[in-house]
Amino acid sequence: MGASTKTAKSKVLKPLGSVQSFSEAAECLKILAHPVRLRIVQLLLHGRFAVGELAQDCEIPDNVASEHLRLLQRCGFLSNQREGRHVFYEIAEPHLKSLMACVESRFLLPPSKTSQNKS
Amino acid sequence: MGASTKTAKSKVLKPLGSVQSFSEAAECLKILAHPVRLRIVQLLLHGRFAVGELAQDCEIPDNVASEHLRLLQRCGFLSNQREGRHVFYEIAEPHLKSLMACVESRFLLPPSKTSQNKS
DNA sequence: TTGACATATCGCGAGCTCACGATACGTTGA
DNA sequence: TCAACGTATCGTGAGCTCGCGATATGTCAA
Repeated sequence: MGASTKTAKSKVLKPLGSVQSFSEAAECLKILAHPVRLRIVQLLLHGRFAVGELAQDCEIPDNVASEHLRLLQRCGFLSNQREGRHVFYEIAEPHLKSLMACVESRFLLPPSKTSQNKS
Repeated sequence: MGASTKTAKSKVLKPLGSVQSFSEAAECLKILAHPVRLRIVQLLLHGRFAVGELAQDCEIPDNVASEHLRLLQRCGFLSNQREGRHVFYEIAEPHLKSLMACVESRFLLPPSKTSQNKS
């Protein structure tokens, strides 16, 4: 298998993260990779919301929203605090803002003429 | 932050993307959300590689690598070109660079003292 | 205490993802 | 033509995700 071309050879860039880190990153990305959870994160980047409000916005039952919120909390993306009968969730992971901005610029916003086709 | 009051009521920020866009975004994120595919993307951000090279680096069989590459290609992240017996893959989606940078800064790199603890 | 409300948790089943082995395809050199 | 190589595709089954209904927990007001 010797050097079929320039790019070949046993070049194997060293990983910028350990195998375990890739698994962790993948698990957290997997948590984000759900339409309802993306919407929840987007909402929470603009303020704190109670479970019922998020459920209503996403048009899903409260218990389903609660499960999504639990997932997002488990990997450290969200935190919550009870206030009376309500439980308010908010962003706990600062990196979510830039991550969500990347996702929005690629998938959720109409292509802006300024930033595309800049070969 | 504001008290619990102003966040209540039917405030429903309008979505920055349609429901369909959230689903598309989630599907593409789901493709990324796999340790091997993250590694492949990271490698390809540094150059083009043939299937066998990627498989070797990731320590997986060629056919498994091929399937991961197909997934990444299907959502537009990669493109490929055949050269003789080899098929070289490369990044086809420019946004992957910034997206991957976000992921790396959060999950794959050691925490830098400059950007953390900004509570 | 009781009932109403808000949220959380559990068990379930349909549908999906993943890696594997087998096999097919495409290319090159003999 | 053939065989060897590199890559792609397919079928299979284990294990997972998802949303649902039922139920549990926690809080408040009467």
